[in-house]
Amino acid sequence: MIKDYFLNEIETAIEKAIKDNKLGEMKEYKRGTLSTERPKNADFGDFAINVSSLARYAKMAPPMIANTILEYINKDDNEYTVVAGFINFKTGKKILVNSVKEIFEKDKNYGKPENVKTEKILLEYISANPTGPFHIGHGRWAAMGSVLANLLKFYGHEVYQEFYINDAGSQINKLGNSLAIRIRQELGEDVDFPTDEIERKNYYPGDYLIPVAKKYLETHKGLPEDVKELSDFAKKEMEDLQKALLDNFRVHFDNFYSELSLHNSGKVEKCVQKLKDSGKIYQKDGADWFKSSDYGDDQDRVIKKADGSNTYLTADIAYHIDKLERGYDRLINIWGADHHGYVARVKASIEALGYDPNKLEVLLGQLVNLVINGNEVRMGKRKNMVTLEDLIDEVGVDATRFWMSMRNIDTTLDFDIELAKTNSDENPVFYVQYAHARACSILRNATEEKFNTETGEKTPAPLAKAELEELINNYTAETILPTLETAKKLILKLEEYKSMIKTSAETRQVYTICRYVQELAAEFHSFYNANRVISDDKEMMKARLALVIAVKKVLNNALDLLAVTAPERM
RNA sequence: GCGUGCGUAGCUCAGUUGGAUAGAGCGUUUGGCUACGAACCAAAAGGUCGGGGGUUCGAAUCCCUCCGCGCGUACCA
Repeated sequence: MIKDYFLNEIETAIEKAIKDNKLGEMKEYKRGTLSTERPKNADFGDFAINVSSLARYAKMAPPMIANTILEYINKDDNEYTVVAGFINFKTGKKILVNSVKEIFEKDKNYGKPENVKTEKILLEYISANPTGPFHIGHGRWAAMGSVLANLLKFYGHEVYQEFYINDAGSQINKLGNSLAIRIRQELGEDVDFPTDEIERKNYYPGDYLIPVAKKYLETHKGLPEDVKELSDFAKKEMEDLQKALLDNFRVHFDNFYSELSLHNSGKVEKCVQKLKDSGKIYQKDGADWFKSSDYGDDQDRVIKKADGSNTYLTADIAYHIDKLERGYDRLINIWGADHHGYVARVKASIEALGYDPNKLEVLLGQLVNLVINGNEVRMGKRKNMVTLEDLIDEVGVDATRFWMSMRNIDTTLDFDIELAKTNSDENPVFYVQYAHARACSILRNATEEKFNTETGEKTPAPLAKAELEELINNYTAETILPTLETAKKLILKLEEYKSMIKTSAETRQVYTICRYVQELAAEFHSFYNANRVISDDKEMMKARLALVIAVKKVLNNALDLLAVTAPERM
């Protein structure tokens, strides 16, 4: 990476200067003290390092320090200038030319970080109840989770994606009872869900169980004796529905882990026993409490209710222990911000059971607001519910994935349906895809002969297909020299892909990919408008075609991570 | 109340471990197609970085305090 190269040059120079006693009272330099930044004003250079912070050690004025350091640098064909305490760097031809070459050489692997520590990661996300269709909020975790998985894999980690099915507990009975009412309605009975608000909360009155009731009656005559049969039937239907939607949304899990199986395997009981053995359980008001406050939680938590049943937390503890026992270096969970209180208690349980709580990394995502006609529609529980499926039908998979991934996980996402639907410059997805389609179009035109419909004349293709193949397969660094000056900003943006991938993966912030891809598209559109690619000057044409190809490759790689399509035409 | 996240241009948001004149997109205004896709580009206007203190050479960024908004604060899942 250019910025790392630059930083290394500076740091090496500092070490040499110190050896020669040229940096005043400075006797040692610790690498990593300085860092590169992007100059606010591009006239200064491509990168800059501020050495002012060394002034207090060296007891020298910052400009003096900067100039001294410069004397120890092998500048090659790069340009270094000093302004106040800043050392500015302008990238020379050699580096620029080689960074394009790298794109051709590495191709699909361009941007994969080298010499980084990789881990075995279990990424858990969505983990919805199988009691209904996904709502719009699940879409955010689905998109972000799958992009993060792609990104972490590309980074070099081993990633296992898991969906925890909350298929135990009281909500499953509710589901069965709700289906019973729908079935009776299908059978012509005059029944309905309770209108009393509190009573109604024991049911799922959504329309989505109507087709399930119809389907049930295709193979059954009437209501079963045990409502559990209905619960199981509905649960299976909901799971199938969810899985089909995930598939369509390009989200692919390695495993769906059933909470019920956790109970049945005895792992939950075993966990509770272990907690008891460790003396971290006490009784109060007829319930068993876990002393989580000993591990940083703000209060203790019930682990077994007075009626003898487990809480949700109990199973979740067992689940996390199970994940750790499966041998992962790191557990990453994506949870909605409404679950943030859970982090402390789960970590507490992990620690109480003798595991390292730092292995668990919880990414808390703020929630999603739907914006329709400029008005926010609150995603309250079970009302105004817009399903993810409806949203995807409305705006498409590409736009939904992009919009759900494009914001920092810490900010509430406003999903503007109208905007996401437009095929215009207001829609970033379109802007980026258009750049890719445009690159493809140029490449097509470069090797196609033209036919003038009025004169009937044919003009030969500007470039033979074989020549284009040769350009791609035997790419030489010098190819882009003719257009180097006009393409510098574009090349630097292409080069930035590498550092973007690294920080995006390390900070788990996938929105940076969305931002990058918009920036790259902008640079490309700008380049396109300022430089004609297909022309009579063959060397110039090849140089610019090479850049078009490079842009196409990088856009492709980035869109692959987002699992958004890169269209050849639009 | 406590915990947590947010507050930056009219709107939606960036701002990479504290650094040069706080940046994009949309919207507004102006200009650019008889040339590779104008679904694009170029340019302008637009800011007390929620308010007030503090830390230091230097703060949107760190600390304190106040204000506003979201989320959580169950023997629900």
